[in-house]
Amino acid sequence: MSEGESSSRRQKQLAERLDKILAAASRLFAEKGFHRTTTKEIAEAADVAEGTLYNYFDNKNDLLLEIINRLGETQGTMPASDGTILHDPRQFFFSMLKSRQVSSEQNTAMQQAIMSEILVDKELRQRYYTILVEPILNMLEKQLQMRIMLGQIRQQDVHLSARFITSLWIGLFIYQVLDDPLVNSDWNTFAQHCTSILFDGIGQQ
Amino acid sequence: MSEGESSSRRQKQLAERLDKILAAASRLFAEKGFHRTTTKEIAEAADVAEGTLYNYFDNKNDLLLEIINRLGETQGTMPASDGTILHDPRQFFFSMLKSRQVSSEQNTAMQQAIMSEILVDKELRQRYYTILVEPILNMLEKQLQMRIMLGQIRQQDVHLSARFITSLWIGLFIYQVLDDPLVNSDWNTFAQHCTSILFDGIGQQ
Amino acid sequence: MSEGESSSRRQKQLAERLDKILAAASRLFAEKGFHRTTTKEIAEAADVAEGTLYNYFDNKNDLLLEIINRLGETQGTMPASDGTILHDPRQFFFSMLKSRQVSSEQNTAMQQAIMSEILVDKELRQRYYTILVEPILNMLEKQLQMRIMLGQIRQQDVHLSARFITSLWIGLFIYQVLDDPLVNSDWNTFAQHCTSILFDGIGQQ
Amino acid sequence: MSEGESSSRRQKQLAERLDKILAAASRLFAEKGFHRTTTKEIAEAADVAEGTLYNYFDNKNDLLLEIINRLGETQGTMPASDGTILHDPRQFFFSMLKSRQVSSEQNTAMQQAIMSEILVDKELRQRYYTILVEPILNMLEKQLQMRIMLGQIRQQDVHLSARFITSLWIGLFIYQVLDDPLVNSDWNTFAQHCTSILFDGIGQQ
DNA sequence: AATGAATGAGGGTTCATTCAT
DNA sequence: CATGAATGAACCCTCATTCAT
Repeated sequence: MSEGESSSRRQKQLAERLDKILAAASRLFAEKGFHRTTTKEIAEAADVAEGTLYNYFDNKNDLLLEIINRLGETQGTMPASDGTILHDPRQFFFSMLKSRQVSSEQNTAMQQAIMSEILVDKELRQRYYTILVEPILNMLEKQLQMRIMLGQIRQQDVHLSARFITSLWIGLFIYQVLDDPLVNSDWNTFAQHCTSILFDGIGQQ
Repeated sequence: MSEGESSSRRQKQLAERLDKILAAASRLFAEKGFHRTTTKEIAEAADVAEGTLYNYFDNKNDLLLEIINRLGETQGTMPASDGTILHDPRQFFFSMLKSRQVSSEQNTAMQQAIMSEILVDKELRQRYYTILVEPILNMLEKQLQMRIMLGQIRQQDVHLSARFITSLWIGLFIYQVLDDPLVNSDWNTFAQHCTSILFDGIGQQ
Repeated sequence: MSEGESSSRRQKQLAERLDKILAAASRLFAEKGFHRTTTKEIAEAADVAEGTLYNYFDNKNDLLLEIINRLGETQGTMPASDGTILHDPRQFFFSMLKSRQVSSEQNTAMQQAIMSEILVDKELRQRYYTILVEPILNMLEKQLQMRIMLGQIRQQDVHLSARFITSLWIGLFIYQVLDDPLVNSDWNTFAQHCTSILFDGIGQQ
Repeated sequence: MSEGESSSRRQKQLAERLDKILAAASRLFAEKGFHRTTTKEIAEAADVAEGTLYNYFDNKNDLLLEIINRLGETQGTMPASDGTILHDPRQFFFSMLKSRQVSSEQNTAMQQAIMSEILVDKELRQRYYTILVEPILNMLEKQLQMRIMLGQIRQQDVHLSARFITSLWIGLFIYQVLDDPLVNSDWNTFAQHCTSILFDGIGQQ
């Protein structure tokens, strides 16, 4: 029994250490990018020896992959976890937009680091698409389909619209990273404006 | 006179070589990313000696900066060079979107490489914003202002709208890089759909 | 306890390796000069990998600095460690001179390498002066002061005389390096002659 | 005839250019050392193209050799050119010492650069000894011999004494380079003191 | 499992030298 | 003879990975 106990405690310690390493790596990758971050820095930040990293990951690349996987787990369910289904469609998209603001530094950091690599690593790109993009698109398409059926929004190709909306999210994310004064000063107003265009368009009427 | 000739020929040769280096670097940066691309590879691709690179650039970083600068020059004027002013507003934005398609491989490659670095290098970010983002925003804001005065689109905050529209562009660019089947299969239809949402919104009516 | 043992053994191994690197570097620097000696050569001579050097020193320059520091430690105390105070003043200066002969190859090599760089690197020069020259001057001035008080030598400005004497040492060191036949053939006779001039001068009487 | 004229003018131009290159190189070698000085810098300082250097010298090393040769020409005759033979022996050695002060910056610079290399390049060392050291030793030995015969100084081995005296000169040169406050502040007093020791020794009486 | 010193391939960069103009 | 861009070997240094402890 004592063995079982110590074993499970051991398990927990290992898991904690793994988390610590991933957290350290995420932060550093976001701050300085994947390539400019050294394994030595990660080890120091995670308070382990450099060699220890290789007990948890085969190599530096795998570290990034695991970060992506974890991001996929949390991200995939996030939107639904907004609690009550927001019935009002404008309210729904507005709050989606709001939640996309540089909220958890950690997440933004990760996204930043990952997107940087994705643009430049084909394999990572495919993985990212499968793990992160597709789930979100699916979720969004279902939402749109539902809203159409409810008569809240007009008839349209939900696949295309989902791309439109997520493109917007991506672009706004970049604007945040670019530290655009307008976008970053008053996100509330900005989100409002975007929702307005999204629903009513920029055209007359 | 012959001297003048040979001198200008020399000038031309140098300029051509510079272009060749930049082209090679752009392509490689996009293919494999800035960090994974070695100066040796660039030199080989440009068919010069490694040391020759350093007659044209102080270091590898400056190579990237020059790529950004060049992109700024061409990009800044591109939209206006569409020839005749497209009077019909929908037509205008539709053609803007069409022109954003992965047209010249060269440009996409550059964009990809640059954006990857931007996400991870603050100094580059600021440079990019000044050289590339602001000019486009300005151009777009003027367009919008004009269209509002012409009564082609409704009254609105052109600064915010310009961010909205360019965000869309950025996001779609990422989708292209991600090789999303829907976005990449029929860009024409997709651009049409986006223009439609942009003008009329997704809402009822 | 076994841990303590292995740890201290480890410490010793590291220290030995450090010494080995410094010895190799000193020898090579003296043979070929600081700049003509490559890190690769140092590594090979010390029988370690090139990268290993950088576990012990930040860069090639620091290697030289450490050599200076070490020389400072040994050199500063050397004269006093001659054991018994040589009471006879001529005997004292004669033996100082004798000990300056290209005794330990190691030390000469170091001196040679360092002096070469000092002539050409201002920062190093200052460091050298503080670490090596000043202590020796101080020691010598005290000696002179003492001898004056004992009436062994005549009243004089010990600061100036210390410079005179050490200048002689430096110059003779250069002569040794230059491989002057007279100086190198019979150091004993030469030291005798020098001591004689130092005490009695070249003038009449 | 016109050809002859233009040819001699050409000769003069070439000689001037050669001088200019040597002057530039000397200055730079002294400032930064031989190795830290690039051929590009020399060319720029001499206001010629880099390739031009190689019309005058086979390689960078030869440049240094020529500098040594020139120094040998001027240095060998310098002491004698002090004008009238100073009859008073103390006066003679005092003025020799005075003339050794960091007088012509140019010369000191050259000496510094050369000595740095000498310590570390065997071939250069031998050349330096033959071209610069031996002539001075010869001159000095003759002087000493003469002074002995005149009864101005006591009987002694002039070869050894010449080494003693020049060693002093070398050491003092190093002290000047080291920027020793005492040596550099009041060279006159210092030279006086040295002459005094040289003639009368530090011993009693 | 944890450590961290050792490794060495490979990186960006420099620079003496060459050679077509 | 002057030029200066081109060259590429060789430099110093980095860092992901290994492995003896």
